[in-house]
Amino acid sequence: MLTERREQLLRFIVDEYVRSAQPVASSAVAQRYTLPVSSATIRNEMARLEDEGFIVQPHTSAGRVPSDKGYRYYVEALMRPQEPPAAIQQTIRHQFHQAAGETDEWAHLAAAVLAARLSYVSVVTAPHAAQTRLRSLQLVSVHDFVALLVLVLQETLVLQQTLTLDHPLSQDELAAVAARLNSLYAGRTVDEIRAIQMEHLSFEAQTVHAALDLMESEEAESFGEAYLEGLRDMLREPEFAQGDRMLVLMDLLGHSNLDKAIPLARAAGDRQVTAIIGSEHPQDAMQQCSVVISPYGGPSGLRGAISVVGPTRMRYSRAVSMVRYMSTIMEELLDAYFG
Amino acid sequence: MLTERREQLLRFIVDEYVRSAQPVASSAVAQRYTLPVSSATIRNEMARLEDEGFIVQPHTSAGRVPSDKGYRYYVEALMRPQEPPAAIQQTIRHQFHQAAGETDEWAHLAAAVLAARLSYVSVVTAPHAAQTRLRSLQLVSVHDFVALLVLVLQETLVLQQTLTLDHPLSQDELAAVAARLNSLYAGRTVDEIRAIQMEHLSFEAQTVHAALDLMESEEAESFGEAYLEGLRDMLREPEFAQGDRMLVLMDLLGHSNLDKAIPLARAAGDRQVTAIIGSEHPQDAMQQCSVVISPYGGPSGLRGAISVVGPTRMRYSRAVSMVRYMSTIMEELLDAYFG
DNA sequence: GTTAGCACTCTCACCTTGCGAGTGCTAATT
DNA sequence: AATTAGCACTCGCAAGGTGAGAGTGCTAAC
Repeated sequence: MLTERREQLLRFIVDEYVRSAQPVASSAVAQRYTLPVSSATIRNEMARLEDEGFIVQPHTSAGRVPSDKGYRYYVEALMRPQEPPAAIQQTIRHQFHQAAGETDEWAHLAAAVLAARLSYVSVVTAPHAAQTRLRSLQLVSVHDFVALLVLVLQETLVLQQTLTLDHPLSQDELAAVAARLNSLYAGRTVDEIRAIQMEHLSFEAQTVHAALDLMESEEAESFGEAYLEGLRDMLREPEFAQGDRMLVLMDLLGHSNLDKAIPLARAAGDRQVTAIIGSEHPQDAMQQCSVVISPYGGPSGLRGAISVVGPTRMRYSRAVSMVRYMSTIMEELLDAYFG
Repeated sequence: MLTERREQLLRFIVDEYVRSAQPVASSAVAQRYTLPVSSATIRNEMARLEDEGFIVQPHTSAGRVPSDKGYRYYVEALMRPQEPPAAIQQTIRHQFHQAAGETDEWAHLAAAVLAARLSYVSVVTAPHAAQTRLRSLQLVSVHDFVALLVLVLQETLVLQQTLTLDHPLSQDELAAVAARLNSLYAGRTVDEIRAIQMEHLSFEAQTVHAALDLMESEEAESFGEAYLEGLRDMLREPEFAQGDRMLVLMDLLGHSNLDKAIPLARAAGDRQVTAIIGSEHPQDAMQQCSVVISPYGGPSGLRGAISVVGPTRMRYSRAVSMVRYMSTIMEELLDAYFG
């Protein structure tokens, strides 16, 4: 809908504002602009862009700043996200290679890499299956009246809990119980385990009960553990220089509120990178921020989300390409290990 | 060394400044002071306290603020930390009771409780044994070429790692290997395992190798995982209102620098609550902050540290009593479970 | 040793002012 | 019809000025 020239102008304003964090003046454009036009012409075009809501003036004698609508247009039509440079891809792959064995570190690492590359806050949820299966169960004697229950769930998720015993049990006795329960329940879901009605000794019953509780509390989570990185770096952005700005943000990103701030669960729907820009976000406190988010998925219903939170004045191109790339990395890893 | 009255005065100044975050004026003291003396007398006494370095004036026409030396005197001689009120103790005990089974959540919970009660940053390291023993080892088949190694170390610490196999092994075969290795190595330390020279099948060797690596990397940590809570609340203190103040602090408290900010390891020496006030801290960036720290210990060489970081204008009395109380709670828990 | 009284100092909030930045408009130009 | 030079206009911002208020230190009297 925009003329070619206005598109170029908008692109320049966004790029320049993202770079400098200063309102962009017509003269600044005229100087570095490819087309040989004067600042007056730019001003006319800018006035049109402002009429249509793509840019705004903080005050009368200031340059222009992209509006959320302007960023939206930029993201949809103007930017061309490219794959990260080969050298960076290689570095990242190397980092994941080093951590190959520790599956539950992948999400953490992904968050760290994203935060380091973009200097924004990154939030990555660990892969998580909605309906999980018991792989195996183990009982370890801690001392006479305390035993440790270790549960291995689908896709290497390990949970643990100590049990207090009514009467002492030796390691051998514990092992026998574990073996029996494994033969009954290994490979089954919570519902299936519950459906199998069995006579149990009192300690067996206690163990099964604890195991079911653990599995259910795990399933109740709508997504896996979330790893948040890069807060410190992002707070360097001028947007957050004032004390209270970041307080609000930190409140929102606090673990208990994470899902309010970022639609991690919702993202599971559409299978691609999505940007939520400023006022498009339902949460008031997030209207100064943009979120770039992508789901990722692996075999057997494993799902997670990768996201970046930054100021609306975000390097969308880099953010989108990095999030997309990390999401493919995670899918590759999941496929390779559990495919 | 101070006269009775100057001590009382110093105590009042500290209490009042901690409460209001405003320099304390002589008239303010005169009004609420128990002794019937005029503000002029207070001024004279204040001048003496300032001469001796216990308080300072931010500028000529301002009240007085405690110096680090003043806080130090307050902590050593003036305050009388009391046990937390019975109601609060009960609440806390209840919270720990709820989490009784999850041993590795204790430190996390302790950090959360401390942060909530004090509104400062709390850092608690999980109990950690210098020389750890293998309790048991388990192998779980993930799919044909991937197995999960689960290690249970001394005192319910669970580690895991996936192994990539050269050739497919069934769950039964894996279990057989695990059983054999358990019979050989259960209950032994890294050194002892290494001393037992054995002929191993290639996969057995791989497993032992991975297990030793995991155990050693665990032992290499000079303290257990650190849980940090309460940053958001503390950033509300006026000391950190300016943007850059908190940036420095966040840098220091970032996971990689935690040990620079807080002498977690050193604390293991003296077995009591210690305060490090402002400039007493070796790290420049921490000279606006105070640290209250206490080690705690359990059976079989388990050690950890509980600490609180706040502004020098800290409620030392409450901080010391809470840290002390949490430390006894942790020791009780460790004793009850592993004693 | 204590206190009333007072002059003194310093900060802070408020206002004013001038400057610079950047625009919008108009009229001339291509 | 599009572009441009020119200019008046608006606005934010930093610098400087000012008065009030807070709080002290000192002195002299009690």
